[in-house]
This record gives sequence, C-alpha cells and structure tokens, in this order.
Amino acid sequence: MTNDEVIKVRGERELTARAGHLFAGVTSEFICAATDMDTWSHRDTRKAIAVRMRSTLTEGEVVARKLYTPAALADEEQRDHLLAVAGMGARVRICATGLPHETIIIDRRVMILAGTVVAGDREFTVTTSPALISGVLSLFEATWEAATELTAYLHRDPPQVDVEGRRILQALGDGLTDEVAARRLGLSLRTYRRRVAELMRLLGSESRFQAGVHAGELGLIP
Amino acid sequence: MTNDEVIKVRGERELTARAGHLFAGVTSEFICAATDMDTWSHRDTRKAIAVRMRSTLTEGEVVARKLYTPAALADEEQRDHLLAVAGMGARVRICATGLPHETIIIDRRVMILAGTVVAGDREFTVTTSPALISGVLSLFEATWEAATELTAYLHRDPPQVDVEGRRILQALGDGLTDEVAARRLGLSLRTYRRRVAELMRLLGSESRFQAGVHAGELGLIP
DNA sequence: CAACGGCTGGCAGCAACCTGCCATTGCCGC
DNA sequence: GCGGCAATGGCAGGTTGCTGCCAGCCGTTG
Repeated sequence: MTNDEVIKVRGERELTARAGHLFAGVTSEFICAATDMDTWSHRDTRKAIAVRMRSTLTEGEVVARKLYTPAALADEEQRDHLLAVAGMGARVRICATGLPHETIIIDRRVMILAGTVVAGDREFTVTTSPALISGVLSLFEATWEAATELTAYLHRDPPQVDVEGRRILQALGDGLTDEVAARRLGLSLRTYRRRVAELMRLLGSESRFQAGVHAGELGLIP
Repeated sequence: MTNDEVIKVRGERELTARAGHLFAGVTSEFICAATDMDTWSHRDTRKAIAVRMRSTLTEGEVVARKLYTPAALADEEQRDHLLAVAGMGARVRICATGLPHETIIIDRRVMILAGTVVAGDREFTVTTSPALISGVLSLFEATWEAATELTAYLHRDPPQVDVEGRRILQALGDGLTDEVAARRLGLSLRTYRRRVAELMRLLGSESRFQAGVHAGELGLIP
C-alpha cells in the first residue's frame, strides 16, 4: 500500500504558478472537459493559457480535444472562444448531459480537476497517478464518443427546452397518458396539455407521433 | 497546498480486507462502471460482494447503478449475473464505447478505481477526495445518460417492418391525420388504424409519441 | 388600493384516436 | 362447390387528446 502523488491547490493563481508551465509543455495531447468556462473567473487566466497554447496548437503536433455542455454556447463570448479554438485546429464537441467542473488531462501524464469553491478560491486537484488518469480518461472517451461535433451542433436549430419541458417530454416518452403524467408532475390536466401543445409548436410537430420523432432526433429523450 | 487522501492497494485480497466492509455499509447509492467483470479474477470475490450487497439492495433504500460494455454480455455467466442483479432492483445499462477498468463509487463518499496488473496483482486506488469523486461522477453521469438500458439492449430484436409498415410510419412522421393518411395509402380508416396498432405493439410503445421516439431510434423514419 | 397582465385550472365541446363486433371478400385445400 | 381461414372495412361506443372560454390567483405597476 502506497500513497500516490495527488496535490490539492487553492485558487487559480497558485494553479498557474505551479502548473502553468504544463500548458506550454504539451507535447502530444491536450484534453479538457467542463460544463463551461466559468471555472476561470478571471478571463485573464483563460487568455494566458490561450497564448501559451497557441504556438503548440498551430504546429499541429498536439491533438487538442475540448468537451463542453450547451451552457458554454449560451454565453456569446465563450461561444466565440470555442469557435476560435476550433479554428486553430482543436476538436470541440458538445455534450447534452452534465459534465464535471473543469477536467484537464495533458499528454496522459498529468490531470487537473477543478473542485468546489472554498472561501472565494476554487480548489484544484493535480495528479500524475496513472490509475486515476486512465480511469478518468476512459470515462472521457466514452462521453466524447457520445457527444456531437461543435459545428454539427451549431448547424442545427436550438431546441431551447427548459427543465419542465424535458420532464414532460420524458413523461410522453414513457408512454404515460396525459392524466397520469399531469398527476405525476403536479400539474392540472389542462396545464399539462398546454405545455404539450407548446412543446409541439416548439418542435414544429403536427401530431404526437411526429413530436416523438423530433424530440428523439434532438436528443431530448434520455 | 495539501496532500489528499488517496491510497493505493495491491491485489484483491488486500482490497477486500481493507475496503470490503464498505460494500456492506452502503446506505444510499452504489455506482459501478467497467468493461466487464474480469477485474475480479477470483469469482469468489464477486460472490462475496454480491452476498454482502444482497440484503441492502432488496431493502430498496439503495440505488445501484451498473454500467458495462457489451463485452460483459458476451460471457454467459456474466450476463446471467447482470440479469440477476437487475432483477434485484439494480439499474443496469450497456455502453457501446469503451469504459475504464472497474470504477466504484459508494454513497458519493468513497471511490475505488482498478488499475493495471503489476506482478500478478491488480492495483486499486481508493480515495475519498470530494473533488476527484465529483469529477468522475459527472463523467459517469454523462456516460450513463448515453448508454442504453440492459433490457432494451438485450431484446433489441430486428424490428421487422415491411414496406407498408414503413409507409405508414412515414405518414405518421409527416404528421398526417389518420383519415388523410389512410386515404393516401388507399386503406380504409379501420385498417390503417389496425396497422398503426400493430406497429405500436411491434415497437413496444404505449402512446403514439413513444412510438415516434422508438421509430426514430430504430432509424425507421427517413 | 386598484388596475393590469401573466399564469393557472376547471369546464365544455369537439376532434382524433382506439377497439370489439360482425358482415363481407378473397384465397386456399379438400 | 364448399368449408375454413385470414384480411378487410363498416359501425358503434368508448377513451384520449385538443382548445376556447372564463374565473381565480399572484406579483407588478401606477
């Protein structure tokens, strides 16, 4: 039984100070997964990293893969940033389901996990443990496979369905009758059907069958 | 900067000795992801765990989720094991893409990652670090969402929809009313609806919306 | 406070969908 | 021809889904 090399770091400043050089020292692969880019409260951090990486990226030796949720596309600045990164040769994908706080894996040797915010500073976990890295990497690969390319994602119209809408779509997808579904969701029958009608208009469907097809196509059915 | 609680363990024996009690102490959630069950070379280990967990599972308090690749279904013994576990209330899903060596998360407090085999013994990494756990958990959730239910995966029999069936599905997908669709296909309203009912039975759907989702999933809508 | 707008839920009536029943039709094999 | 047999289509009566109308609730605004 041995202790492994896992280090906790407090705040972005300490992280860049201790691990910043890693971003420039990438030799083969740079992987990054997160809900969005809010992890870097100071956009300076983001810029600093971008600058350090630009040279390595454009050289074409390094494969960069970035995985985000649609939340990253909601903010215009972040969307532009992603498009710019994609233009520089990085592969960017969007994953409909939730993702962790920033996860970074460099050359399959170093991994950085962003944690929760404690006293204003975010905690980061830095490790070189092969076991941890390969475990997380495999999960990343699986998620990556299921995600869709950024360009493909942008070229399809935004579904814009809120949480309640998703729950209603799920009820519909479960084959529940309106009455059961409404009761289960704590809505009156009338309101439930109003929601369904709204969703059908949103999806551009003229029948429930068609709505089912559309919802499935848009990945709205879990 | 602090060191975190990460422990490496060598071999299954040491793991069960040091962490075995955790399997019995599950109070709310048991998560497990792996390619298959070959991690436990001694099936005794598997059995021991199963026995320890049976009581907690059947009580219904604990939500167990197990995620495997199709490799786990190739071996008959493992498939039976999975079906048995599913029958006991655990949720089992199959993920087409690769998965790490055994990953276990208990009550979102303890995580066990299986690593590589060194000198005949597999290395395991045990940690209680919230940052690591939540990171891996999010990735797991994303993968879980993309995976398919075991039962659905198993009787994913050939849909066997003939040409007429496809034309009916197309009519449904076009959002036509039964009356218009029947006229267009040269069928009486009654027969058309009979066909729709047959298709819905074939697809295992309880509502037209659900049938739309299923038909889309099976690629029956052009 | 009052007026307003948005959201909700009950009601009613209609449209759409579902299905059991039965007469009809067409196709076998005998 | 004749007795199944399966498929069809009409009918009837049911359920489910759809929506306009109106009354009530609540937070906002003036």
